Amino acid sequence: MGHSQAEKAQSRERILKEAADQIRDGGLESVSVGKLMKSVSLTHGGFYGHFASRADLLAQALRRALVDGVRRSAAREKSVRTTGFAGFVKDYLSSSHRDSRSTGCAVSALISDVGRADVQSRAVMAGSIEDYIAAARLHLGDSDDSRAMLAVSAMVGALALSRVMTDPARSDDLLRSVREQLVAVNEPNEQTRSGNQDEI
Amino acid sequence: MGHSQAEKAQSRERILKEAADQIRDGGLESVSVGKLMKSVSLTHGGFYGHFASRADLLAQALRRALVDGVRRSAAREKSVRTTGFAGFVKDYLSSSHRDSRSTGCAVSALISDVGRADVQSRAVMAGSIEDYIAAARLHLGDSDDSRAMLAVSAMVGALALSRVMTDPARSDDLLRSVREQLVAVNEPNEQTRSGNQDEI
DNA sequence: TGTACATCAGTGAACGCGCGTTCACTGATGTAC
DNA sequence: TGTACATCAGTGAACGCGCGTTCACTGATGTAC
Repeated sequence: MGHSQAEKAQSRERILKEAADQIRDGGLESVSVGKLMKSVSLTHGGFYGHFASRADLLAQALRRALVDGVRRSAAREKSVRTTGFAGFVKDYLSSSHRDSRSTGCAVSALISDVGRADVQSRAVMAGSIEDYIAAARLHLGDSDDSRAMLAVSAMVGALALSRVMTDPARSDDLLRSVREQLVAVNEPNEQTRSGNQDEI
Repeated sequence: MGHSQAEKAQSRERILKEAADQIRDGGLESVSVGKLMKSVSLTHGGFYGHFASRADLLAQALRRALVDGVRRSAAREKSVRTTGFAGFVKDYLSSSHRDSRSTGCAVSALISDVGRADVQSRAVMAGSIEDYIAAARLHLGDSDDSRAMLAVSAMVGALALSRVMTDPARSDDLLRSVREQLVAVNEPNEQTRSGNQDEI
């Protein structure tokens, strides 16, 4: 319960981060001001010193949730052995990504919620979608978005579907199938690639 | 305000149908008992003569929403010129389907909501997902699910993504790109098909 | 450096509101005679 | 076929509850002298 200005900024940051995680885990509507503040060890009244309203918080937390997801994706990609398009796809369509919704990609975690949200929210997520499409296109080395759009659609769809499936083996099957096919279509022949697999 | 037994069955049906539509349009949490009953011209008290609780209604309405979606898909497919896999994909990834969420496929309308729901709800939707995969596999004439899984993932993903995009032209682009590529992959050469395009 | 005071981050009681659910009631339906 | 009665679909007031939001307050922080 600090009272300094620096501590206020930290409080705000903790609230926003926690809200972003909760949103990815339980959807936009799952966040309640009281519970959120309790989960960062503050009381509900203080909330309004940081945000104008619950709606204001939600808008900012959605932005944060999306940015975190893209950042995580970029970070994971760098630390993973297989880089390039294959690494991008394998990281996204992994069982560990499926099982960690609160820290994973917010697009697949919130896609249908945001699909029926106001224009502002949709525009924010649309920006992230374009980021993913652009990333896929770069990895593919394409001059247009067609293949990147298919890849991103399949990735987001497969991850979201894999979270619905109640049979873990079947869920794994889906992830593996989509992963292998996306990678195969892009790299039909290893001989065509010039030496270093890690280079684009 | 009928009081006969036949009318009770009709009331129940109207409540369930309306709930299924509302769910597809606004998500599971958007349904409130009071508003729902008002929208079928009844009062809230009567609700509990039809359903044990809001949760009970939601479970049944989710089932209904999914079944309606699959039925609609089958019906549309029959009335559409292009049949087979191409018709299946073109109908699903159409701008009219994107713009009619309350009557469209419940999988893409509710995918992320159900992904975080209880096991029962997830199992119900998982059944519909398997129906779609089986339908795609049949259309493709494949002996395993791999290509069908990619197709269904891309279809569900693209439709959901297209509903987030705020730029209508870009949203159309996405639908068209994914549609064309899915169809192209399955029918790389029209000559290989034996005469009647409508036959599988 | 030390003191006096203004600022302001965080507290917690209180509010109005909409929600799901209950229940005593009404009056049309359906049935027993 | 007609009457008397039980059933039960639907009504609407009332409930407890959790919610978002407000506000008077507390006490540590930061600043003016």
